[in-house]
Amino acid sequence: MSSCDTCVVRNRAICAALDNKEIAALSAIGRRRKLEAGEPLIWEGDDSVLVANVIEGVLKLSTGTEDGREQIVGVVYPSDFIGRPFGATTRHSVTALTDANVCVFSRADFDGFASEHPALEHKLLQRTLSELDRTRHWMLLLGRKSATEKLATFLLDMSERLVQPGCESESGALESFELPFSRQQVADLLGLTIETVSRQFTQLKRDGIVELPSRRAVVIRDRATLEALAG
Amino acid sequence: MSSCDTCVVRNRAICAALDNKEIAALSAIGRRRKLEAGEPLIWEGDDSVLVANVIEGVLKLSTGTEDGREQIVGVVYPSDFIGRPFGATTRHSVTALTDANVCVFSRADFDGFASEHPALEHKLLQRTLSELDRTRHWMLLLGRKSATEKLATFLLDMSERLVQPGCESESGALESFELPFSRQQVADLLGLTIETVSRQFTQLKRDGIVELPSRRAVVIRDRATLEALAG
DNA sequence: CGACACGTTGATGTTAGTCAACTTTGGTGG
DNA sequence: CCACCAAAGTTGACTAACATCAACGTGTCG
Repeated sequence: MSSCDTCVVRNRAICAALDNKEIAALSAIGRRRKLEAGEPLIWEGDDSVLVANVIEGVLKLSTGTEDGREQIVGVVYPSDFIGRPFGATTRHSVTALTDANVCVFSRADFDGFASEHPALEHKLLQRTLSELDRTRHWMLLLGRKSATEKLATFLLDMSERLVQPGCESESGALESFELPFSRQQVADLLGLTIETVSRQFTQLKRDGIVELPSRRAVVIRDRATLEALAG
Repeated sequence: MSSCDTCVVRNRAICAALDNKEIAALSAIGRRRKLEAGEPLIWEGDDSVLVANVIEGVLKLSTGTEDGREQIVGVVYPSDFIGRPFGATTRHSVTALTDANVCVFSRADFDGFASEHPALEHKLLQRTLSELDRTRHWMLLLGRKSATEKLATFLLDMSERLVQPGCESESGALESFELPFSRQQVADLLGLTIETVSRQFTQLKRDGIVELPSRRAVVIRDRATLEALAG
């Protein structure tokens, strides 16, 4: 029996392009894999040997300089696609931020399957185009925004992206959520240092714009001001 | 007669996926358009009404904040694809940097055509995946590199990307080239100010690493050092 | 020849980075 | 259960890098 039958992202991942028979064929070349928080899935510079769908959890994509500076270049959520099909090498690492559950394929197998299923490639194309738009937009933050603007933008982005499918609030954005990032990871995402991130959090708290009930919890108290600060 | 017959990027653009009959059909829905340096093709936030292939020239993709700060988020060269198929709006502007020649399609027409030609979509997918990799890698520069590292990385990148197809030097990179950017545009690409860019150029010249025969001309004198500086 | 956009250079200011001490949190084992 | 420890986060003092403001070249095109 296909594990896809019970897959919670069956209708949101690129698999949604496939009918039951096709899904069975795809299922035959994929397998589930569990990852613990912090566990790497793919290393930067590796031959591109696997691709995957995220079923559960959050993972980061990152690159770094030789002397150890790191930049997070993407964050993936359930139903997102991971890896580099149709290409020889991977240009960034993939690491689980939370415990995660992914559906992995050998890249060669996936490439072959995708080439024979245009509907799947179409979904993947749409996703990739959206991701490119999002990534390009993030470049504005990295290149041109101040530390305050960066953190404000980040929190607003999180409040939108951490919404669970099905469990939507009326507005489509959360006022209260748990970050899947440590302070260091927030810094690596925003192109700042951990100290600067910490100071910006403290500032927002002091100004009554957010509450920080625990290390990773955030409550947005004054969204309007936060939006104004986001630039 | 199809203008594709004389198209210099016929075999490098995504059109290479199509046979002569298909090309004729694509040609029927596209038209050539000339752009002058500085002329915009698409505005940020516009409804996505057109897509295009670059035939000749260099164009920038850019976004900005409301208060006028700008970030260049991509640069496209002959044979590259422009625009946002399968999506309602465009998240960044497209502007010619040099006089340019593009082959434009209405987005709706292109979407329809692409959906019926999986080989075309496949090419587009490959291109989009590569562009995403490149864009993500650039995030490391924006988020984590110093001004010196940024300019060195930029010049090395240019020396590779400005190579004319067919006219390759032995190594595959140019020692001497003409930038398609003003100092301000270099600044917008690197997330710096024009003054900082200017100072970094002067520094590289003083150190004998590059020569600057004219405003936009660059000669790399000491590639090894430049690579070391790129971080 | 002169006007103007583009680029360079210098002086100064501000932001975020660095270095270091200290506090809080959460997990572990006595 | 609580004491202790390591890891994570915060805060402060200081510094460095880049931005800002302003003046001054320089090349280009009518």
